Amino acid sequence: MEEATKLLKEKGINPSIQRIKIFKSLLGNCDHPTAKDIYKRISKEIPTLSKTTVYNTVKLFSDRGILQTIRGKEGEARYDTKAALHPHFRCKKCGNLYDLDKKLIVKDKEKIDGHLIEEKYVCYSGICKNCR
Amino acid sequence: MEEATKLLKEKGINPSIQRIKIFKSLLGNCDHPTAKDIYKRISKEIPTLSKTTVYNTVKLFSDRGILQTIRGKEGEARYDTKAALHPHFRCKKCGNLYDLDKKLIVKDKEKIDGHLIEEKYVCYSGICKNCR
DNA sequence: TTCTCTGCAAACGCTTTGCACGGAT
DNA sequence: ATCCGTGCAAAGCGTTTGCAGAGAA
Repeated sequence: MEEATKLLKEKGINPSIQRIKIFKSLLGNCDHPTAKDIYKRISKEIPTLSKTTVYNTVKLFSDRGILQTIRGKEGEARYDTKAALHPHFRCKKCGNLYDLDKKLIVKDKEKIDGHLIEEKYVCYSGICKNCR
Repeated sequence: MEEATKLLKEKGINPSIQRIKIFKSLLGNCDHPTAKDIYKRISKEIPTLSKTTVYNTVKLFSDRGILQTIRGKEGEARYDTKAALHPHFRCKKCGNLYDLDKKLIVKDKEKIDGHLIEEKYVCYSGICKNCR
């Protein structure tokens, strides 16, 4: 059995062809696709694919802890199989989102991977004191 | 002249009543309001206020470097007069966004300000190597 | 006059919802 | 028969755009 298929089954997800392809699309690409990106890629192979299925599937994956949703510059959802583990770098010009090494320690105004860093934004999440 | 009015003028912004109130609303509240939040607050005082004006104004403020746009969990725009300077803490339960002290160094799973931190997300931005 | 500001209405883009069809069990 | 996965169509929601009226310079 294929690796992707096996992983889905392990998570209790019925491995339909759509789900396998969407999962592979997330695994195989180091970018952070939007629903539209995923739809465009896979509808070449499955012409009847609908965006609803893409949204259904990423929602399912998210519920099962397979992927994380991160927000792009314009607020569109982007999906990443390992978003919580590493920092990102977003280009203010082209809007691309790059992965950075988790262990990297970055100082202000420093260049890293050839990118010129101008700002750093940190957001922690968890349960606040009022909700505990 | 009022402080808020003076600050707007310094930035070359004509201090209309709407702009002053929106600016004050951002300064005076330590939360990070959405356009809707701002609209709801100020339309109590200015019943004819339109959401368009709120959007126009935050866009203007953003262009002049007065505020930063940060993205909420659901992707809605939230506005902060000093977002780039400090990290945030977002509660996974209630969705509230809290300011954290910039100088704080936070380790994983640590409690801070009484909040229980579960995840840390870092995003750098600037100009990528392909755009330079 | 011209320029700026405002705000209604409509459009737009991303995402969700309702529902019905088809296939598997 | 039920349950599940899919996908069309429509709705929902935040945001932007087009445009016109009012007011300031």
